[in-house]
Amino acid sequence: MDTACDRIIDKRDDRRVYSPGISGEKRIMDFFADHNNSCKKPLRVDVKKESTANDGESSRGFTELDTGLNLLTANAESDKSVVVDETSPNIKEKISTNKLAVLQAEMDRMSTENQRLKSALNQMNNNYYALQMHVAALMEHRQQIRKTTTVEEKQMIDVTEKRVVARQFMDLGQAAIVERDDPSQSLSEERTQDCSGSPQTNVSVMNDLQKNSGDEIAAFDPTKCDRRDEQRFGRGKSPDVAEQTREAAMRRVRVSVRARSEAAMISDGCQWRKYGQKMAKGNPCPRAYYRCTMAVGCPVRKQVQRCAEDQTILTTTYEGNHNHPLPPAAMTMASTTSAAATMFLSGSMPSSDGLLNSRTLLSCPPNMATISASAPFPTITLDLTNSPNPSQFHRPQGQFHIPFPNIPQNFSSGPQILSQALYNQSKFSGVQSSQDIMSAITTDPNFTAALVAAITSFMGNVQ
DNA sequence: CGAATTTGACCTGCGC
DNA sequence: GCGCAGGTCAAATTCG
Repeated sequence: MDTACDRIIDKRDDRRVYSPGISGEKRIMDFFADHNNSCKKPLRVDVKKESTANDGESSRGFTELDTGLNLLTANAESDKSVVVDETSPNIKEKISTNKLAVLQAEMDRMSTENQRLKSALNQMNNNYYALQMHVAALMEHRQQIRKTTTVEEKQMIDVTEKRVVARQFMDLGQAAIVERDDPSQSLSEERTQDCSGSPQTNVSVMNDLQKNSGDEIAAFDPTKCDRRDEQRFGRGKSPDVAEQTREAAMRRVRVSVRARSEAAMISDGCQWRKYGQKMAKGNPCPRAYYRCTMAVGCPVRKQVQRCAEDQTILTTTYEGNHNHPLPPAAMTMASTTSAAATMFLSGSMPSSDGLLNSRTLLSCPPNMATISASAPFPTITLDLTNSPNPSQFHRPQGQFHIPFPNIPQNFSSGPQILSQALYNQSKFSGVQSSQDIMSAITTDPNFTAALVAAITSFMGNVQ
């Protein structure tokens, strides 16, 4: 591990400039460490004991810096190690220049350190938000379970929960592990629910299980689901089991980002490979299919399609979670989509009436996120187009909108602005009226602070 | 020549 | 059962 001292490198001629560290300890100023270079005049930083007639001064240990570059420090009063001959302007200038160089080096060092700390802080923030979202989702889930009034219902949800987990493991071909954990439950029962119908979230699976508890179970064809999952995640691959488990929980939720862009794709920091293109019904623009290629077996896919009504609007739909570390540039979009998906899952826990809470939420003004629970795949749409006339675009009923501040046109990157907003929004997923939501959001200091930080970050990214 | 893209074929789910 | 639409695969093609 390098020390703060080692990091301070004057790139010009690779001359190391050592300066006092944060702790205040004294360092050596060695401007020309490369003494072998005969072309350079060795810069000596000799500390000479001043032997003047003034013994009093000498006894105080005053010294003179001989750098060999005619560099002089500027402030003799603050630098007690230098004897300033008031009558010699040359020496005074030397000292002044030398001091300037020291300060310059110190500034450079501080600047570098500042950048490094900023970078570390950003990384920590991202990690913090991601963790917050996971914790919030888990807490919400637990609270929903605790709200259950009867023991029977609790038991039913416990069983349901196990089945959901079991289903995830089954999806991963880990049936044996689950059977060992909960051998009393038939895993095929859960799989039948999902395989027989349209794609659905685990939440809706839970709802169905609750509604259909005790129902007759249709014949289960394991080859169907296995085949489909195999097709979805690639054949012959064996990605990390834990990552796949997490993916199984989130994969059915999609996050769609609408943004104005002339480019074929909005830049989200990830590397994508196109694997297909289709003409979708009702849109003259083809839909392109991409998969993440930053890591082998990464399950994240996205669809890119231009809006039929306004072809300057690009709709990018993300599905799945990355199973690999992301570069800072990609963290923004990844955390946004993750936040949105988490928001949906945490906000869509089974309510007392058995419906998804998101279905009961009402409409709000434009420049917003939209949740559509009625789509084949639950989709959260983040509308960043700031359309002057949003009514011209189709907006399905029964959606919940999150208002965002004005976002510049031609948005191409920087959805971090949404990440924290979505997280905060997830806290209010149980609120039943849009007015309540609006009030809750606007009075939440954390939300405001996060929004300000996000806007600042975002504005810095806009070219 | 390897990587990326294109494109037709294939699979699956759903509605009729 | 059939047709349609969405999604994916993989061979062919293009690109750097």
